[in-house]
Formats: sequence, structure tokens, C-alpha cells
Amino acid sequence: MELSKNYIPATAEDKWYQYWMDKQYFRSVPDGRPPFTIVIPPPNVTGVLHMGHTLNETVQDILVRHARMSGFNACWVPGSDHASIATETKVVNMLKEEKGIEKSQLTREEFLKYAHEWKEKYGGIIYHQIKKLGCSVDWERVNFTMDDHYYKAVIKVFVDLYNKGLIYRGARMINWDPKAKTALSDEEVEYKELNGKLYHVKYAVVNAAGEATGEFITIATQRPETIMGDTAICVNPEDERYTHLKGHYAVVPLVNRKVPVIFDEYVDKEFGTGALKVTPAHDINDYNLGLKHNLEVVDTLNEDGTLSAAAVVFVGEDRFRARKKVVAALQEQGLLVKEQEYATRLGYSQRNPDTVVEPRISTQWFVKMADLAQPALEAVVSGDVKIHPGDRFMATYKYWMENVKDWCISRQLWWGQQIPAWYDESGQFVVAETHEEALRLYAQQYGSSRASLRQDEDCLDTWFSSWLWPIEVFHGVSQPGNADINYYYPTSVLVTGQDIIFFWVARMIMAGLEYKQEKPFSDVYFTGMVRDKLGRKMSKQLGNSPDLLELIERFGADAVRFGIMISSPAGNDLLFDEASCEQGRNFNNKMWNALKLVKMWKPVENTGAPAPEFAVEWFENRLNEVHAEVEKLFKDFRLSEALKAIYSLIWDDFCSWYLEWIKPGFEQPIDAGVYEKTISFFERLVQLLHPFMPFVTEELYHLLRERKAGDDLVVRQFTAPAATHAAILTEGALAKEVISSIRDARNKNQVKPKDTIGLHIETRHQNAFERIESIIAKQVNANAVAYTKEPVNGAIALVVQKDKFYLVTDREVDTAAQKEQLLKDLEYQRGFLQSVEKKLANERFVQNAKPEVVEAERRKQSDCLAKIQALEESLKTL
RNA sequence: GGGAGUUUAGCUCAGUUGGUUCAGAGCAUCUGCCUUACAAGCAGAGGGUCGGCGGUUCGACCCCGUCAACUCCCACCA
Repeated sequence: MELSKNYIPATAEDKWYQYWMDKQYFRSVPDGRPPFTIVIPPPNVTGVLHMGHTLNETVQDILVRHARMSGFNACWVPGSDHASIATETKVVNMLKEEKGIEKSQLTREEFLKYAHEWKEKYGGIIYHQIKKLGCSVDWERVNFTMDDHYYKAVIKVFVDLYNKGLIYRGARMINWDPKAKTALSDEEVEYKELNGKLYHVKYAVVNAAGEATGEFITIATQRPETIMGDTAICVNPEDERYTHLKGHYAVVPLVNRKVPVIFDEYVDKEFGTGALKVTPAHDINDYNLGLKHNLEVVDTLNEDGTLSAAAVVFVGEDRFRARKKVVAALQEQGLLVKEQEYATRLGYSQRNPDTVVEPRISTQWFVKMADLAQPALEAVVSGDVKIHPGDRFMATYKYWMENVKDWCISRQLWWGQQIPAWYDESGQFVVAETHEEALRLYAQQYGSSRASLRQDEDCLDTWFSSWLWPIEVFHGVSQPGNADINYYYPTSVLVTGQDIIFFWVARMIMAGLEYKQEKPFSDVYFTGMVRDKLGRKMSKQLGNSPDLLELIERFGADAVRFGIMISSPAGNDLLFDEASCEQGRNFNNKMWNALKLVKMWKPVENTGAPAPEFAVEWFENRLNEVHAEVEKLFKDFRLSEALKAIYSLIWDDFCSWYLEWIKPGFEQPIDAGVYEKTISFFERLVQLLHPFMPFVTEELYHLLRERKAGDDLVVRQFTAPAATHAAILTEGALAKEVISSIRDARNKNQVKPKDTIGLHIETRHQNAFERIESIIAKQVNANAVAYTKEPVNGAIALVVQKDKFYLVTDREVDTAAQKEQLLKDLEYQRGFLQSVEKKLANERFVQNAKPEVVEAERRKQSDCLAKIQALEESLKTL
């Protein structure tokens, strides 16, 4: 068969993915083997894979393929997340831009219909990309967080937690996105540094009887538009400027409300004027102060960020326009003391990046976290769930779990699981999985029956469904105790970004322990953030986020996988550079050419020339050595190092040394035994590499030999690497160095090809040298390599394994250059000797250092002395 | 403001209980080669006071202290 000049990824990749699918190699059903399970961190259903996903999916595929080839029943569950806020925002924008429809014009049902259509249309992109990347997921196990069974499971868990008293309804200060008109979790708020203004406003002071004292108290605020919601003025009790105001009141400008002056250490005397206006409805700290001092709450904002009737003035104005008007009005009334430039931080909605988040009092559903967090903390601290790399995240995890706050799980959205709370007309409610059940419960609980109840309009936080992911992808909540959940749970490894350790990882541990009484995964592998080569975050705005499919088109999926893995230590940020994909592509091509070389050879039983047995022996040992090393690196999740080890084994040891050693002369036959060994080495090499670069390796595997049905690399099982012989590995290294040195001498025109070369070999290397002699002769293209134990006049000095060898040739040698080289060596050895002797002369070293260290030092000393002597003798001969 | 982490060659990273004159690899760069598998390749070369300072030690890239720079998380003083 004619092999193309270079490896062409595109055809091979599509061919093999289809082939693997047809053979059901990624399909997993419970059997007698131990399971190895990974659940994919579900990407947003309507999103596209960015480089961060690419890294995560690649790592998972490497682990899964490696497990599949190591005797495990490997099961990788794919799926996607409905991502309520992100998706709903996209759908809302699409409706507005493409159809001119506002969400408010639609009923819930109509909107959800559009959303489902959107999901059907774009939901497949992700899966297409996962396939192109070569991910060996079980496509018969695709899960979506809004599948029927999944939806029911989420509702079931909600009802269960409610019945356990772990879910409650409460009025709380939440982050409000006035554009999306929804509550946001703290994590969904992004803070930006801005130049704001600090307005100093004076409030008239009145005494307990309500009479003006003629005094004013000046406060500093960034948000003058909220003063209509003020319900107190707060000062520090230690602040002597204000202590006389105890029992007094202040009059809120514009609305003339009388509010108390309260005292609390919270106030910083040094900041602003030392007096703070308290607006419990619109600031988290003020809210807490309000709780502490029992203050009235006056909510002056509507859902959309305009001023509400409670504001009395500027009703209906947007909060930022209102600010200007309030400032103008204050100025007019002479109450604005001054404006001051002030650097501040404002919270923006992660979903609507231009929208400033508004702290708002609102009725929401909460999960009580303290009791759930405790066991989840212990699971990680005790090492039941192991985090990689190391325990780098332990401190943060611990801190977070010990200070966990209750989790606001309601969202004012339609795309998601609707909260299963059912209300009557007066607001009394029951929590039940279905309407029928709710009616029954309602009658039982309130003693009167209703024909229907109204379901809560809100839906649940996306994470309230994702925290069940490792369980419900196996239907473990909706059908507890089924065969799949019993077999696959707990899963083996979770691979995810460290940025969602608390959103998701911690909560999955909580849910697992609560609903399966067992951790959801044994190991967590954190990948870092993917940045561009300048260290910047990848973002659409910067345009530095490469399109995955385009990268695959240019380099091939294997090369992209190589590029993203080669310098990607666990947990550290990855600075992605296309150059490393190029390196991966070159690597493909290197292997392709090695294949071409091997396929060119004609094996015969008896070539008449001695077979390079040593080369075969050496490489087999080297292969076993690296294989064992790779297995160990896998255990420690040091995947990029494993890839580097394999890369170097294939490129340097196999291609550059081994193949050159056994390569027959032009159009000469090769010994059949050596050929067979070589093919089997090649097979083992592509097998080792397969988890990292699945396509090219499968292609090579099938080109190396005819395969019987079912003999495919993707399912070929690793055998444990055999023990290695240190002596052979050392001899191999010796051969390499001797060859390099002779080539070096030849490059300097000191030796010519076809010369007979004599080497002065130390006795202790003699046996080894006899074994590798023929390889050396062949590699340096010499008639013969003789060796001698006696120094010879005019010899060329070689350094091999820190020992001196002398190369003898009948050529004229450049004695000046030789002399220079020898003097250099001598200088080095003398310096070395000096440092060794200095150490040995140091009494404290001899006394304190470990005996073996001192002994080693003594040996160095004598070795070094011998070398110096030899060098001096050689110098004399020149 | 609190906490965690990082800092080794131009870039990305190794460096495993402190012990060779130990400072490494890959990529990139430069030089020379279209040598019968591979120019997506081969052969060479240059390049670093291991972030700064101090300490412990016979001995420090490694341990301790401190300072600096960068990154992330948490909190969020009107």
C-alpha cells in the first residue's frame, strides 16, 4: 500500500470515530469488571466548547481511555446543562432581535416553547464538538438537566428537603438583576472598579419631641436616590461629635420622614463624616444594621430598577436618572454640602454585563446549608474525597464550608424546574411534587379543599439541578437502587475547573452524602484556567479564544489534544499557544514516517549479517521502564508529564536511536525476528500514547499489521510492564554516548567515515563495550571499532559517561585543538578535585554528613585523581 | 481588608526526604545541511547570580523569616 507523504488527520479521524461507535466500544453496561466512571461536567446546552472545556474533556478522555485499556469497565456519561439564566437570557435576546418579541408579551408556555425550540436547534453543537475531539463518551447515556426523569428528581429532592425542614421561604437581601428581573447568587455578580461620587448631604436634627434643634448632621452617600428609603442615621457610639444626639432624630430630606439616630460600632469614625444613612431595603450592610436595630424597611425601588410609590418623589424614574434629580433637588434646598470623587466598586450582573446589580429585599426560597456542609467538609478533610493537585484548595474549601451561608435557590425565571409550591388566594401554600398531591395535602393541612392551587412562578437555581448530576445521570434519585446507580456510583474522578469548586463540587458532595450516603467521586482533578499566550483570559471581546473546530481542521484533533496537554500541569493556568498544536502535528508526522520506514523493510529468516540483538534488548527495557513510569504518573494525575515521557520515548529513543540501530542498509533485508520485535514495540508505543492521541494511534495500529475483527487499539488491554535490567539500560546509554562522541569528532573533521577506529576503554566498561561494539561500528559508519586498554599517541579524547575514552585513528589529528580540549578538561577536573577536597578537609562535614555521602565524596576524590593523571599523561604525548 | 497560590533560559514547565562542578527538558532563536522514513526533518550552538534580602546548616533551587511582583478565592465602609 502506498502511504502518503504526511499524515492526514481529517479522514482518519472521522473514519475511526465512526468505527468505534459502530463497534459500541464506548458503550458501557454493568458487568463483572470493576467500573471506572466519569460524569462530564455538563456544559451549557446552547453553548460552544471553549478552550477550557477542551482541556477538561481531553483530560477526561485520557483518563477514561486509559482505564478502558486497563481492565476497567469505563463509562463516561455525557450531557448538558439547561443553564437557566444563561439560556433564558439568550432566548430573550434572540426573541427581541429576531422576532421583535418581548418576554413580557408571552405566556410562560409560549416562552418555554421558544426555549425548547432553541435548545433543539443549538443543543447539538456541543455534542458535535465533543465527537470531533474524539471523546469516548457513551452516547446512549446522554443526560440533560431538564429531561423528564431529571426534572422529576429535582422536584423530588426539593420536596424532600422541604419536608426535612432544610428548605424554607424567607425575606432576604438578595442581588437583583433589574434587567433580567431575577435574583442572582453572590457568585453571579461581578465587581468592577469605577470612579464614583460621594455626596455629603445634611439632615436636620430634631429632638425626641420632634422639635428642630437647629443642628444638622451630615452623612456621606454614593446613592442619594435611596435616601427616601432611609430609616435611621447611624454613628459610632465612641464618636464624640455625635454622642449628644442620643435619643434624637433626623429628618430625611425630600420626604421629611423622622428617623432615629442610632449608635453602632459598625460605623467607621474616620470615613466620610462619620455618620451613615441607613437604608435597609437597598444595602446589605444597612439591611444587617436594620435587623440588629429593628428598623423599618422602606423599599423604594420596583423590580425593573425604577423608583416605586414608596419613594414618594420621582416615582417611575430609573434609579440612575433619579439620582441626578435627587442631587439637583438637594442642591436646590441647600442640603448638598459637597460632592467628592470617589473610587468605588459596583456589582454587575454576570449575565447582563451592563446592568448594575441592585441589593433588594425579596421573598426567596433557601436551603439551610450548615447541616449539609458539615459531612461534606469531613469527606474532604478526611481524604475520602481526594483533591488534585495536592491539598492546595483545602484551606479555601475548609473556610468556605465552615462559613457557608444559606443558599438562595429561587430564580425569577421560566427556563428551569418550576418550584413545586402551591398557593391559595391568600398565600397559604403547600409543597408537593404534583398538583394532585398538593390539593390533597392542602385539604389535609388547612381543613378545606380547593379545586385548584396556583403554582409558584419561580424556578430553581441551575445548580440545584446540577448538584444531583453524579446520581441522577444514573437515575439514582428518580429510581433509587437501580442496577446502574448501584454499579457506577460513586464515580471515579471528577474533572473540572477550580472556579466552580463551591458552586458545584462542594454541593455535589453534599447531595451525594445526603441522598446516597456516599461521596459522589473519589478524586477531583482541578484544571486551571486557559489563558492566551500573553496570559490574558480568553474572552469574546479580546477575540483571543480560538474556535475549536477550526483548530481541529488545521492541526487535527490529536494535535490539538497534544497541544493543550503538553504544558498543562494540574491546577495551574494553561497559557495556550497554537505553536504547541503544531508540535503535536509534527509528532503525528514523525510517527507516520517511522511507520513508512518500517513498512519498507523486507523481513527474512536469515540475513547473513548479525542481528542487532542488543538494540532489541535495550529498547525493550527502555519501553518497560517508561511504561512503568507512565503508570505511576497516571496514578498521581500528572498527565502532561506522562505525555512528555511518551513523546520522548517515541521520538528520541525509538526513532532516533532504536530504528537507526536496527535499520538495514539500503534495500537490504531485515532479520525476521528483529522485525517482529520492532512491530510489537511500535504497537506498544501507540498503545501507550493512545489515551492522549487516539486517532493517529488507532490508524497506525491498523497499518502496522492486518488485524482480526475486534483487535482494535481502543480496547487493547495493557499488560503490566516487565521488570527492567539496569545493566542493559546503562549499556544503551553508553552506546549512545560513544556514538555521539565519535560523530562529534567526525564533525570536527578528526575522523573520517570508514576509518578503523580504536578506542581506549577502561576495564570496567570492557564487557559492555563488547556487546555494543557492532552497533557503534554501524552507527558511525566505520570499518571496525577496535578498542585498547593502553593510551595511544595522538589519540582523540572523548568524554563518555564522565569517563575518558581515547579515540585512535590513523588520520592526522589537530594536536593544537586536542591540547586545548585536554587542558580544558584538566582544568575542570582540578577544580572539581579542589571542591571535593575542600569538603573532605572540613571536619564538620566529615562529622555531620551522612557516612554514605562522605564515602561517595572519597570515591570521587580518587576517581578524579586518576583522571587527572591520565589527562596529564595524554598531554605529554602531544 | 482576610486567605491561598505562583515566581527556575525568550516562552511553557521539571527539579521527588537539603549532598557530585547540578542548574535540566520541550518549544522558540541562531548556524550548517533537500544525507534514500521524516525540511512537519537532521546535526550543532548560544541562552539562567533558580524574584530581592536575611537566617538555619559542614552544605540551600529545596528549610525558616522578610520584602516585591503576579494570580485566584472570600469579604465588600456609606
